[in-house]
Amino acid sequence: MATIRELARLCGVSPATVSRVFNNPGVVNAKTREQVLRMARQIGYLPNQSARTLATKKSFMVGLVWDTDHRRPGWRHPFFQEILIGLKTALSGRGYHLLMLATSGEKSHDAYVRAVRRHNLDGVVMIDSGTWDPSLRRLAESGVPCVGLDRPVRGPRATYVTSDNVGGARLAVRHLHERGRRAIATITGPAHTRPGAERLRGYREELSRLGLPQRPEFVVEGDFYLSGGHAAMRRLLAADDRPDAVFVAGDEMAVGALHAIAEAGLKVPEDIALVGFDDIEVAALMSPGLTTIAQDKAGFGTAAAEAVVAMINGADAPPPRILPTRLVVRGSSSPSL
Amino acid sequence: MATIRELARLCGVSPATVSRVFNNPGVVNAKTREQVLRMARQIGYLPNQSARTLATKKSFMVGLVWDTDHRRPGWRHPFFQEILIGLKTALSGRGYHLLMLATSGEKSHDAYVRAVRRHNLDGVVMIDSGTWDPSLRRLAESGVPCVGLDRPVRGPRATYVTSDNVGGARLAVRHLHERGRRAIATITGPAHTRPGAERLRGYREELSRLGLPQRPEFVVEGDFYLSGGHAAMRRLLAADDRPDAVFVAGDEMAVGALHAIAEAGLKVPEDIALVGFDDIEVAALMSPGLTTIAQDKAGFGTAAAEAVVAMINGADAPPPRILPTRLVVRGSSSPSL
DNA sequence: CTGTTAGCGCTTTCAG
DNA sequence: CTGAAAGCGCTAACAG
Repeated sequence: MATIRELARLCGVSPATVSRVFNNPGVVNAKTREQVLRMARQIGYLPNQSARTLATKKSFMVGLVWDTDHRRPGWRHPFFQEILIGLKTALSGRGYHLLMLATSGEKSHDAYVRAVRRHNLDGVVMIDSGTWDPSLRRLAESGVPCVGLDRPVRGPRATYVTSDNVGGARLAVRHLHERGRRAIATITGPAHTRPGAERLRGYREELSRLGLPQRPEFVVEGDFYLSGGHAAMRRLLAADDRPDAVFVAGDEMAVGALHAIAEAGLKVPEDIALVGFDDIEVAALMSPGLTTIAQDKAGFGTAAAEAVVAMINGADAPPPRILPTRLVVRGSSSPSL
Repeated sequence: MATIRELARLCGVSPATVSRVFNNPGVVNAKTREQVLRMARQIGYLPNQSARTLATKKSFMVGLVWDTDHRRPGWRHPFFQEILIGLKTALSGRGYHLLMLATSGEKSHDAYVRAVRRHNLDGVVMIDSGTWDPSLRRLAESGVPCVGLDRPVRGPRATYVTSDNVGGARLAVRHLHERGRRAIATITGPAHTRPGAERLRGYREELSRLGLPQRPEFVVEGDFYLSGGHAAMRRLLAADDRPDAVFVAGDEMAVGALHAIAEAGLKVPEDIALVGFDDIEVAALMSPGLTTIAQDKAGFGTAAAEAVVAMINGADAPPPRILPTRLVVRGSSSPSL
């Protein structure tokens, strides 16, 4: 393991100069610079990041808070994988690594805050695991640049990224309306979750705009999971007045709904048209394929990386980033597909 | 940011003693130990990991090599998410963090090896992305403890974890045989991949054991993806002599196969029974549900963590770990489900 | 443009 | 059981 001192000696310069070659190349004589670089390559010199971090307080690492406690649902959402990869890619393009924070049992007292401090993390990205851990608020307040994914985090150095849930829901309802449906119900996410609430709002807004009535019996709450969607659809089917279309606020629930409809001996989309939300992989694999509102998953990662790096570089917290959603039409709303 | 010096001063002891309290508590007087710990908590002292790493060469970080280049398929496999979480959890239980390595553009020259050295990573886990990057071999040879997931890595400080692909395939074939099927075909993974080759071998072995003939026209190669499974099944259906069961070496391909069968106007499992491999989430969401060979996804992570930590602690490379698979029966092989 | 000099915060002999 | 002292490898003023 060659050190900077060794490399300096070999080149007949001081360690400081070598350091400059790597951190502020412009300021050092071109000839020496080349020589140092050449020699560095030759002896396989690599600056030691721990030493650098110790001296500069910059680690070039961003922490990822992702509570994957198996007792909570949510951690399996296929969604996260793409976000994660997008994030990793975008961060690495900017010279940062991603450190997956683990609370190693000591869930107790602000494990995340501590990890951030111990490791000199430059920033943090938090994936919403659907729970509200008070220590996360403290993390955001601790001053590290923080970006929430689908989780509203605010502060002088904190912001968040989310999808246009309202707009997406409106897109879904409008699409069903254009397909001639008029009795449009919805299966919502849990009312206390942000996406759940926002998608319901979008549904209502678009209904109003279209001049369709708001029918309370057409709004059933689900849980974002398969079984919840299944149960909710059964309730909708049991009512006297059956909807001819349902906007389901999450694809997994939509799959559950699809099954419930089939069990009732009805057909999709002939009897009931369905539009989901998320565009998870399964959506394309079902038959009929699931029409859905696609979220820009990779965009989440990119936007988060941009925001956190900007704040690391001293910028104020950028405003929340609302990513556009888009309608993907498949068989569940279109007999021809 | 309290430092060790400050804490020492406050306690009226030397920094060395404080250091001992955290690294070798047994050796320090109980009273002082308690006092130091109390004061540490009070002023919020946390040992700085960079300084520690600089002094000890141990970072308590394990690197994750996961080539998610979008030009390659495979990175999306839902499989990985569970492995990743299992790995993270198991590592953190042992006091290690997971650093997601990114080759930040410089795919070029051994980016991984360099990252490992720069960051003093204690070990590395590599997820097979289906390609054979020569730099990974060099990584394994560079001496860091290495564990491959589904990728045979060998060396004095390298080992790997994989599923019992042969046994799983045999399980699948036996199950179909027990269900009364005799014309059992298979859709394989690419022959050059290890799981692809092994599952085919298992299929053949079990056929022999059962006294069923090996019929070349019943072996069609797929690509582990939806479209490959679809195409392969169409080829099987186009033949004069149709199989009454198919062992599909991957769930995604099985979904494609399911669609191809439906398009041909045939029914699963009545006309053709299907068994997949992996037990990805979709398997349970299809209708009929997909009978499949489940891999122990979380077990991958745990086994990898165990192996890498053992080697970090000086153990020799443990032998490859072959995880058992298990049959999950659903509707695609069982009319009653 | 370059070298000298102090650290960054912690660990680790080596004495005592 | 404890303290003093010497680094780990790098950066950052400050002179020159």
